[in-house]
Amino acid sequence: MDCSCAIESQAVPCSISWKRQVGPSQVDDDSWVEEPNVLVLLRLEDFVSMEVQGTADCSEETLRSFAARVMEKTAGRTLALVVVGLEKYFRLEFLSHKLQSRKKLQSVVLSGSQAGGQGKPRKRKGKEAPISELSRVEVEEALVDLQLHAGVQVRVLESWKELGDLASSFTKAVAEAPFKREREKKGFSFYLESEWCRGAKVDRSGKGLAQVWKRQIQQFNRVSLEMAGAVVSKYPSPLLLAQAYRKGSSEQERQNMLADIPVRRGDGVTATTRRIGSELSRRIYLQMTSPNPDLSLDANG
Amino acid sequence: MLDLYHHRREGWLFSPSTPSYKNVLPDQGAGGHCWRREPETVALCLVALRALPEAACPLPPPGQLQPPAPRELALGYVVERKRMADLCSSIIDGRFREQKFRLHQCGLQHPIYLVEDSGTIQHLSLPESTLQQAVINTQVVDGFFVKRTRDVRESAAYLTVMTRHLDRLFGVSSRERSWGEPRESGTETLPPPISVIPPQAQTVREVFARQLMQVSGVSGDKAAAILERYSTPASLLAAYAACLSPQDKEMLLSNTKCGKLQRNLGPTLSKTLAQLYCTPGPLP
DNA sequence: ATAATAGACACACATT
DNA sequence: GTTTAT
DNA sequence: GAATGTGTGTCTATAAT
Repeated sequence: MDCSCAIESQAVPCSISWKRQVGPSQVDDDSWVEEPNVLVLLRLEDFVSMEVQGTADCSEETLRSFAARVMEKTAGRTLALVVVGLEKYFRLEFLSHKLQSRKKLQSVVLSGSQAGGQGKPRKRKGKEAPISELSRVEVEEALVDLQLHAGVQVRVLESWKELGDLASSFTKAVAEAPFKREREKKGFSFYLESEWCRGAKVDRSGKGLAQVWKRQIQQFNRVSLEMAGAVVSKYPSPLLLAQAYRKGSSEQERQNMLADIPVRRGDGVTATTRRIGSELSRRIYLQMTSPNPDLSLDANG
Repeated sequence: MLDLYHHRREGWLFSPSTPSYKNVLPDQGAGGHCWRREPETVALCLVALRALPEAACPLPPPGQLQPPAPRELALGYVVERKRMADLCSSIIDGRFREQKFRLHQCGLQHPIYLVEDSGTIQHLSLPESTLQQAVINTQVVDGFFVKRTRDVRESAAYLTVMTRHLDRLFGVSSRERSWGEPRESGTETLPPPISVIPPQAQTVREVFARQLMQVSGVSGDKAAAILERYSTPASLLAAYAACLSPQDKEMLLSNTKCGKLQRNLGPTLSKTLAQLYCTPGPLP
């Protein structure tokens, strides 16, 4: 595959970004363009530290200021943060409370899973409730704060393998994104619209075209099965309908040509007439005869 | 079926006439925010709403059939809660893409995908890596804010925290402020009022494309390619009429360049379409 | 007299 | 004009 | 596109020197 990976010094430490060779043709031309995504690994110790700073209102770096700093360097690219080992941290901190040997365990987890971890004593205001519960809530607060103020998403992982998988998935997503976006821009939206039946199969001689013709009528808004059937029954092919329009003398006549076609209704009594109606008749007429592709069928006038 | 999309199509999205649904979180009282549950999204879909002040809410002109002005303001935050099992089924039957499309189409500025049961990713009818990729795509490709949650309780906690923060951000103090003006202490802006979005009108081009795609083998690219040359049924019929021989009709579209870079539509579909539009009598 | 064929390759469509 | 082999 | 697998049809090159 024509892609490569390089470890180089980044503007933001521990970050992954992507470049794509764009440009039509020039070979030597290093006209690489940065993809609008950045994945930043945040060391657990730093994350915890920032989260603490956010809780107590110190003037040191907070999660929000960190995000702001990163986004400043990445110039408006979408930022995603990753933190590894938070759950294990919670567990050990909870355990350390029960065993009264907190600092030692912390140092174990930090040096075991991160490079150069250092213990970080936490000061807490007030309560003595389970500290791990409170921490989870505080983290939740910090994440929501980050979401609302910076639009930054934080992915919490528990292993380095997960980080590898994430990098892989992320890379794939970033690579495919432009392709998919272009398809959304160009393609027709009704591809994925609620109830979309795909084309009716038609054999080599033309069987099935009647069904196609009926379903073509159904492509108009607010057309029921029975209405389409009624129209197709009266004009069993597009050409017959077009010829009928050509024979009509006045605009009014052509417009209302289908209006009085009877349509079978539900068994009960219906207030509305059991006809196609002039509105749908007009829409079908415009569709078949108008030279203007951008003409709005629903506009009244 | 009433859902976000259809509400929008009918032009009643976020209008006060939209029936009220059970709030998942209790109302915060006058001026507070609430998450309104939109109907019919099997997976929960919540919209952050705030009551509009009376002054900013002019009464609708009397005797009008038009939808009245909204009495509530959508804050632009919408949460689609999705359990892993639901996500799994949605992906399989194709609903997933549709839902994402509607969420992006509904016009709110901050769509949030709340993925629940992040731990129960296994033993479902889809591989774990597949689901992971799907969620990442939702985040990267669709640009939605993805929040992962272990269970309902975490989801509720998240929504609670979110509500509190929204209250602080868009509280009563900023009520008299004009829309879009930055707040004092941050870059936050109040969302513009989302009132009535009129249903998008069908055009001849759009209907024509849909009609072409009723025949098996004609896809979006193919239809677009045909539309490129004959953008209206009338022009296509005219082209067929201008053909001297039936053979010319059959081949009229055969060399139409499709999709990527200019692949022929081919004689097969060309013949089928010619039959469709040139058969003088009733169709088989 | 005239031309074909296999195979790669896409794409539309169907499944675990 | 319809049939044949590559 | 979730990922992968199935069948239609186009497309491209094809021998031997």
